[in-house]
Amino acid sequence: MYADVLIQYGTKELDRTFTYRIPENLRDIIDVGMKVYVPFASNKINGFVLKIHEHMDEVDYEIKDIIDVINKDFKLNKELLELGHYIKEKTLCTLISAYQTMLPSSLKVNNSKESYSLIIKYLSLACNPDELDSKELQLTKRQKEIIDILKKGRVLKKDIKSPGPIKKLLELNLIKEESEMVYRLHNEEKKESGYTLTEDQTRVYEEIKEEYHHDKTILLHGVTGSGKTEVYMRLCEDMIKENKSVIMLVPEISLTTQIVRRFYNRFGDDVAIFHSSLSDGEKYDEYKKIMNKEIHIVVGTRSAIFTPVKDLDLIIIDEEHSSTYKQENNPRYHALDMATFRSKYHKCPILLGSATPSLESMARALKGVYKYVELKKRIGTSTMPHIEIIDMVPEFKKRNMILSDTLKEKIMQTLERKEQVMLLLNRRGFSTIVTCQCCGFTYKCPHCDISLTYHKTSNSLRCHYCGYTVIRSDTCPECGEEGIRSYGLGTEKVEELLHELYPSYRIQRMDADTTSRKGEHERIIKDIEDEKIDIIIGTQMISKGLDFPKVTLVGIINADESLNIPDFRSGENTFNLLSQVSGRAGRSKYPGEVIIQTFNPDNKTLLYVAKNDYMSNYLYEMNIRKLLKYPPYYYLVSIKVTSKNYELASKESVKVANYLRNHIDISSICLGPTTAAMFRINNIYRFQIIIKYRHDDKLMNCLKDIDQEFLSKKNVNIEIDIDPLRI
DNA sequence: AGCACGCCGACT
DNA sequence: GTCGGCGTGCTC
Repeated sequence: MYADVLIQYGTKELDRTFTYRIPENLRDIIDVGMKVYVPFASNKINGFVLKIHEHMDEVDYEIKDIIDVINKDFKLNKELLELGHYIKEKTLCTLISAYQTMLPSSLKVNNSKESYSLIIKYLSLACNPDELDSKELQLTKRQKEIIDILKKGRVLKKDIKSPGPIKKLLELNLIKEESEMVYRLHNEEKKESGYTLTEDQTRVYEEIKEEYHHDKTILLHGVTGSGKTEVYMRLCEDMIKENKSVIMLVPEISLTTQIVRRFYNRFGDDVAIFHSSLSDGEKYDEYKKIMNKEIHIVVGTRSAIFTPVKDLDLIIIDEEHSSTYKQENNPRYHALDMATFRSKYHKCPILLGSATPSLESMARALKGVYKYVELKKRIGTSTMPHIEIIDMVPEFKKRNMILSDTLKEKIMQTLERKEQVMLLLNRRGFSTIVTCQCCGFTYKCPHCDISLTYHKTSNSLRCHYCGYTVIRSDTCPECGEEGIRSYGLGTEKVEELLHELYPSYRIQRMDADTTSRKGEHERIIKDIEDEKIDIIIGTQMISKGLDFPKVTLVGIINADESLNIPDFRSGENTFNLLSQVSGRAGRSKYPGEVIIQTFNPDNKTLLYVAKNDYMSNYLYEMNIRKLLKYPPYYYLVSIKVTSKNYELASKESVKVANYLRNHIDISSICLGPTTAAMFRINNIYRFQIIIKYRHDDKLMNCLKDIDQEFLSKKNVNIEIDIDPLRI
């Protein structure tokens, strides 16, 4: 018997199987999808068995034997094996890297550890306590003590810190050792009882229910605070009743702790959670529970779409417009594509939920490709917040660089009412630029073409792309004058100002700095809930999924930052971000208010945010996309040619562009090569080619050919991103 | 990917 | 004469 094995090396040259003989002793165990250990050149490495066959034709090379099976408890099932091929086809990655991204690290093929199961060892008496007395006489003091402890029942081995005496007693057969496999995570088995849906929620639930057991995609468009989570939970209850499973994707677990907690409270140990801050062991355990069908609901980030749940009957993608669903490195897959594959495989619906659906999804919904369901109203008596736009131009003249008079006043009023304030500072504003006032010198990275970012804590300037660091000095390295000044806003700076203005109130920053330590994020959320904090200043991370009833004022300090990003999605992203943040205000009985500060008070996107008018913004953006031939009217492919050698990168990118122009469909558009947005990163030059197309049967094969062609080229690389989110 | 093989420069 | 640089090519 022979096995075709896909080996662990992820290079394109090795993206095929090698045939091995299956030795007698493994014939009964081995199966397609299993992880095996094989000789390869002068090495011994791992691989996956993709095919098993009885015979094979004569070959002029020696066939080697499989050495062993790595983990008898795990194999890629038929669905995942097929899904791997689909990922390869969709993203032009190697098959092995497709399988690697599907698996938690403990099961990845290059991980040789056999199993991550946590074994707990217990000690107990090996015989009847009555018989012991006679034998006990010969024992030492400590040995007798241990026997006495065990007379009361079994005890964890690690709790008796006497390895010597334990060993002796085990040898004498007076005590015995038992092992038990335990899962590292335990959810409390507290289950909240059901909850009645509002009339609106019930209608939506019924509409979704119609699609059970169909591979239909449903777009649930529900304004912030309309109770989408309750609908999700109601659907999950149905699934559990039918003994079916659900995968629910969320953009980022740490940003959605409140949703996760609600799922835990409702479904207890029927939920498995998948996210990056779990240890490898914890992930392995959660994975095992899923394989054993001990749970019905998987909640997790992007990669949770690959969990091998059995009887999958519903896939929920919450905050469907989020860019986190697309992986930014290879394989550049989109979770929605993966969901579509699984939905067809299992004949089950996909539910996309959002307050601000992506243009793509909305367009499909309007065309009838997706079923469209809507929650227009907030739950209960809560209404949408009132939104006001403040022109910052006159404010700047009044020396109000950070907070306008209106916002200052509203903050004071809110604090006096003993309610909470949330201020959003865009991540972009974080990057403080350091300039010399005398000669205009700015610090730039010598390896990359970008300005360095100031880090106050270490008084240093750092490159966000390559990590290059210099210490900031007051003396300008260019002209020698003491003219170095910092510009731009950081959350730290806003915090300082707020302390000055509202000295008696409690202020908390919430950004990557203050939440980097484990558990810190949760602590801050808890503090806000317990009203131990009056003002929260944060970056985008405060925009999603948070529900604090006492937050009634939301201030957006610099709305322009995200508008000014040079990307065709910046308008859409700004609308989403600002709508999401605004949605944090006034979620319960207290009415909410939002202040947007901008230098472009006439900007259409901001006006639509203020009017809470998703549809007008949709039509406005769609019109731009149509004119400029961007998604969803056209599909995009981004090709980057990179090299340390400028000439080579330039020459090769021209060749690629010419090849494409000659081979792709006449209706497709090939732009470039141009220097990429980040032209030089870490001394590697980057040229970009963009393809826009609607229907092109030749394109995929062209891309494959180009990709193949670059295998044999030296000192120059190619990166192909199909359906890029940014260009 | 990782290693053997191989063909040229500075050493005990 | 030989150690070792890393360019090239192969792996069931």
